[in-house]
Amino acid sequence: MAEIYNGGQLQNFIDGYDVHRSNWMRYVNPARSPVEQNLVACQNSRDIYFYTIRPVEPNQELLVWYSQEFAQRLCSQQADIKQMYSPSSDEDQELEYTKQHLPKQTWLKERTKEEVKEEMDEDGEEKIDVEMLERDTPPDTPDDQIMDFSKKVGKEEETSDKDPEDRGIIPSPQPEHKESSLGLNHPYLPDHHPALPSPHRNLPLHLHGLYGHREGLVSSYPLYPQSRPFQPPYQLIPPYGPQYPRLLLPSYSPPFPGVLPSRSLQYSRYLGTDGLPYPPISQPNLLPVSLPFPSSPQGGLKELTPNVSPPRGAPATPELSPLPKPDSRQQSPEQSPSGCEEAMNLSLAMTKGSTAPRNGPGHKSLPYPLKKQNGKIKYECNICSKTFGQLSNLKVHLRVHSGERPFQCNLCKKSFTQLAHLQKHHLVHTGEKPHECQVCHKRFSSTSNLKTHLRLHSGEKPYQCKLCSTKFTQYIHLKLHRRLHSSRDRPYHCQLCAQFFFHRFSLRIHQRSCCLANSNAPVNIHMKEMVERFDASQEADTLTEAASALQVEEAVERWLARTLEGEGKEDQREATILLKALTAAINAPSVPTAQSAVPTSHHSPSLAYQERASVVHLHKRAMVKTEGQ
DNA sequence: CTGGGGACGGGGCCC
DNA sequence: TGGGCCCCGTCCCCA
Repeated sequence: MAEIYNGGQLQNFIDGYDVHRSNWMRYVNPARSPVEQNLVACQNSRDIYFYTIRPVEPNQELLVWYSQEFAQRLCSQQADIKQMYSPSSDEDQELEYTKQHLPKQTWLKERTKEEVKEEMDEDGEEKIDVEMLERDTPPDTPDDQIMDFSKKVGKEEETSDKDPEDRGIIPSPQPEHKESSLGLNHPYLPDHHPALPSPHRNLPLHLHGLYGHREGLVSSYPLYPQSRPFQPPYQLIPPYGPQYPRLLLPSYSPPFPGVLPSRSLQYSRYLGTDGLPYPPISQPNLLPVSLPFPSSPQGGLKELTPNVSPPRGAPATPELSPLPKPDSRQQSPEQSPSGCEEAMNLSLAMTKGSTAPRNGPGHKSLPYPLKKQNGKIKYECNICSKTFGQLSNLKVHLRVHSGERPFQCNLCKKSFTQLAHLQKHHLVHTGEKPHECQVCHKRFSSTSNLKTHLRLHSGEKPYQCKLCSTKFTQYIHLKLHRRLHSSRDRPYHCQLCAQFFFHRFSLRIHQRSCCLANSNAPVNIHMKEMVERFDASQEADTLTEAASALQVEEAVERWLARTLEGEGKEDQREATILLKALTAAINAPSVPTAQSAVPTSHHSPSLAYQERASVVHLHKRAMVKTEGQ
């Protein structure tokens, strides 16, 4: 925006806020150095012109440099500003130089809440006011001194009622204007705002970000080369001056309690409670649970469109959408060890190592990362990294984290995350049981329960205790059963792997067969399980502790035969291999080795072991679910 | 302790 | 994109 003064009095300003009524010149930014400059600005009456001084390539930023002379003439308050914001340490020359003539380094009057409220009410939508620039001593005739242009395609400002030569101007990055021919751009003032007395504006100018994010103009930010990190156009104004914090959003509370953003969002570029555009968020972890994905058409997962206010409590922007946990699983795609072929997590990628605008206002990001797996797009949950083949599935899933339960039972007020769950729940009240067992004609409310019931008829018991081979039709029964096998009943303890056994010979087999070096190898893990299962088997129970190696071998043989009864040839073959391994372990001589730690149990004498008796290759396991499977 | 049923959560997939 | 349906899994209760 730009303000035009007349005799020290603000006459009007040019507002590039409305994207529909402004052209590309709203994207003109101040250059950081003369070298960067590709535009120059000039003024004619109340019109502002930008003039290209070099070819502007696609995706190249429009940058204008304000000369020192101009700045000096414009900024009669420069000394005051400098004094106010003088850094404590020595500045480099460029910074010092720039600071002296950025004409925008004037004061913004801070708007009161009332002003903001009025503005919101005016058109029913949040709107950032044009920040007024205040200058007490504007230059007299800037147009003939700022830029030495011979051509002026001026258009008399319709609101002009004073001698144009008596007006000063402070250009700024986003003036409204019309394009004109001849490479000159003719701004116009379609939106004449009356000169507003602005007694409270005392904040440093930080307009660019405010405007940018509202219109999504920063969607071009990803095009910025990494070598040129964005810097606030008015960076020389210390962003944390005494007034600045009043522009800050209160620290944003993530939508989900306990989930904190893993990256630092540049909320400083959003106006906060006092200044819009987002509703105040009071304290972390205090967001309404039923949000942030309200059922409104402007749901939280939708990208924020210009001038659309997010519903209260909803993520204001995609940046505020579900945020990743700050745990190790949340890594940027390039860090991810998950092995996904590609990661297209725009939001994460853009924020990594970048500065403000990439995750700041207007940064156009997806509320979810995209991955490509096996040629298919996967939608990944930002919180738990679960991936989904369809976005709708992810959206439903996100309710798990948000706590949103939009479907409520009218009768008992219970709420559910999915309509189908509510519909199923309704059967509780109606007593309806639509699923009938074809065998006994018993009826069930859910297919799951019918399926569980059908196991009674089929005899299927897919859940087996790996210790005693007891099978169950339901997993919960196995879990309850497992408590029986507590370590307190198993007195024989392997000191190498802390495994307990009922029987001393089981410990012996264990130590000679699988609890050796590389005991974490799959084959050894499987062998360990087999020994553990045998230890808990009835065949082992029949043996006395003084059983001979032959007796143990026979018991193992019986147990294996029973365990693998009915299994296929492959399993029988495995059983043979396993039996060989076990019997070899049983019959192995007890010769201590040099590296032996002489594992002992506190009930049994020292047992020595040597090299593994044999190698077994077990690539297939019994077709029975056990714990841990 | 086991066994059976009831209720519900979560995700995949089709339309 | 969202609804509907289905399936799997889990937990609780009770006999």
